[in-house]
Amino acid sequence: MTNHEVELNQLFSALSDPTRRGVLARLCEGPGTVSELARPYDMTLPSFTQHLKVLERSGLVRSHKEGRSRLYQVEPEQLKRVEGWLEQQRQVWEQRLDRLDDYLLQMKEKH
Amino acid sequence: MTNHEVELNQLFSALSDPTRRGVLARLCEGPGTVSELARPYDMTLPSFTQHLKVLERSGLVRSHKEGRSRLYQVEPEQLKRVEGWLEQQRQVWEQRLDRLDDYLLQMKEKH
DNA sequence: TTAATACTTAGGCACATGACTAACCATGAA
DNA sequence: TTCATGGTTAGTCATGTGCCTAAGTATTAA
Repeated sequence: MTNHEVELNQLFSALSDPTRRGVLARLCEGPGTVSELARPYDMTLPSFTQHLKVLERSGLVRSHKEGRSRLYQVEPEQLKRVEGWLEQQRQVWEQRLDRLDDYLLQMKEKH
Repeated sequence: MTNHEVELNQLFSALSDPTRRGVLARLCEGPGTVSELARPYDMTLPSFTQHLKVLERSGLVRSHKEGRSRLYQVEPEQLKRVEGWLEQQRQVWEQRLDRLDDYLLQMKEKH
């Protein structure tokens, strides 16, 4: 598997969980500490920090220690990567529809 | 969990596998049968059809029987759904940057 | 009607994931 | 220095995922 493929795997699978999507959405509003981010979720802290680790491993967020807290923030570059992949598929799809249109048009003109 | 959340889970997790992303990319070029789609992959047919089921469950593709073959094709609506979610996050993110700019500008003006 | 083709079903196995408890370390406040 | 706060580490457990083999069904071709 290429490096790029592995990254896409991690990005999509990081986004496949509602807790993680929620945290990411929250972080788009501004940085936050572990316990701030955890507050809305009915989950023990160790379970929650696992989600943060998955997000960080995917590159969607990064963190650093600040005193005894850890501050998280989004890394929007990686979101663009996902958008890029989708964009590409859409282009292929739309090109194909265009070719199909041309084809149907040609058929029409012949008769 | 809301219905919409479950759908996003399924969409993102369907896209988190390179075989499935490959099949989807292939299907953007036009419809194909199970064995056509399977050909590029070094995998038994039952394993491969599992991937097709995941894609279909997510709504990214649909299929129907045609003689003894089954034809698959993309369902671009669901791709848009994923793009929609990403778009939304980006907007929140960009709004926040704008507010931050304003704030920094005001600080500058005060001094 | 027999045989080949195109899938499908059933069942099993290894490893990943997402949750938990219990106990631990590190920093800041009293 | 003692205690509370904010996170971390380690270990367990149930369930999900992705692969396999073996055997089945359904349709078409000979």
